[in-house]
Amino acid sequence: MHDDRIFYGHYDSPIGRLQLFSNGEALVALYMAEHRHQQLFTRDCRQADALFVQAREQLAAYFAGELKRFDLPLCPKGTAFQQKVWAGLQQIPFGGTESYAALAARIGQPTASRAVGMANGRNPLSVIIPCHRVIGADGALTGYGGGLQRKQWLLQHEQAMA
Amino acid sequence: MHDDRIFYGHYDSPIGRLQLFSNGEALVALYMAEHRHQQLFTRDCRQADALFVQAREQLAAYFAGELKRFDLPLCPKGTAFQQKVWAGLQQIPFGGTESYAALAARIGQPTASRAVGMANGRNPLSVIIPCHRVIGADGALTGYGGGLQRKQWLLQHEQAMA
DNA sequence: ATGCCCATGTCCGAAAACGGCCAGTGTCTG
DNA sequence: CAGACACTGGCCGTTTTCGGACATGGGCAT
Repeated sequence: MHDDRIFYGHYDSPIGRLQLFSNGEALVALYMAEHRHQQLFTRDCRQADALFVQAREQLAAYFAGELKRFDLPLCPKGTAFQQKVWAGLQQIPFGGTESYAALAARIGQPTASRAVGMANGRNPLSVIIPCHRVIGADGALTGYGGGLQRKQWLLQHEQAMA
Repeated sequence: MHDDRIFYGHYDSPIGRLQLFSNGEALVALYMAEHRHQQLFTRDCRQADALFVQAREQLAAYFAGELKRFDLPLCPKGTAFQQKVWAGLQQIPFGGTESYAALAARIGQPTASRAVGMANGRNPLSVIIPCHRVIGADGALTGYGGGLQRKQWLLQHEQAMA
């Protein structure tokens, strides 16, 4: 993988501009404005990327409520545990939610709910990997890298379109 | 730089087998048997590399006492300080020696003699970058990644052939 | 002579702190 | 007697911090 070649693009969504990063083969990150824990990329080489066209189409469909499941080549970088968590995230359906504890149990580490929260926060592919669908056991939103309002917006949007 | 593509070759010298690593454009490492602080490479793709032919020729000439200065594309990976040290090393002539303190002074950090020792130990390109030519101020050999005997052998060899 | 202290950059291991948690208590209200 | 609420303690992976250890050598006090 050539980590030095990072392509940059963006998409203006209802919740603000989304920044897209690709390594030429797959999306490696999608960040909102003022996103916490952003991984830094030297996005020297901005460039049209066929992948971005595809990503923008699907994002548009998602925000229109027409697309319920993304189908894009993804390549999020993280530890083994984080990969497990992020994989688990992608199985939560559009419009649904799950608690941190439930997700932890589902990936085989029932007592790691807190660590799941951590890994959730490091999800580099917001929206596409739906970390916003994980909430507290009591229903509280508890946190979101892009800001709680956006988390709420996304959940409400999905509920409305489900 | 594609850090995942590492080519591997070797050369059997009087002081044992030398392992060569190349990224396709330049040598990135040369390690002896049981070398300390070896950087680990996934040398999955062993492969003939034109560069290795060149390297073997020069190594043969060196061990024959005919070649006093290597001329190969090198690409050692390290911190800024280490790069400075390694660059300094390459200016010590065949057959010569220098103390850690003298080298430290020469690269503009007179009080960093100890750090120079550290950086010396991390030199990934033994023999070619002549870290073996650095000895204690009192003439003691003090240390060598490939073992003190080999350091002594190299120095003696160079003295004899100078 | 001998011994101790210190400066210097890097790495490594250990330990501690830090989170997008949660269930179990105890307390305080209507 | 519920329910709402605050506090507590344990859980777990990751990040940060910190203390040594080194391929040294000059200076200073014994």
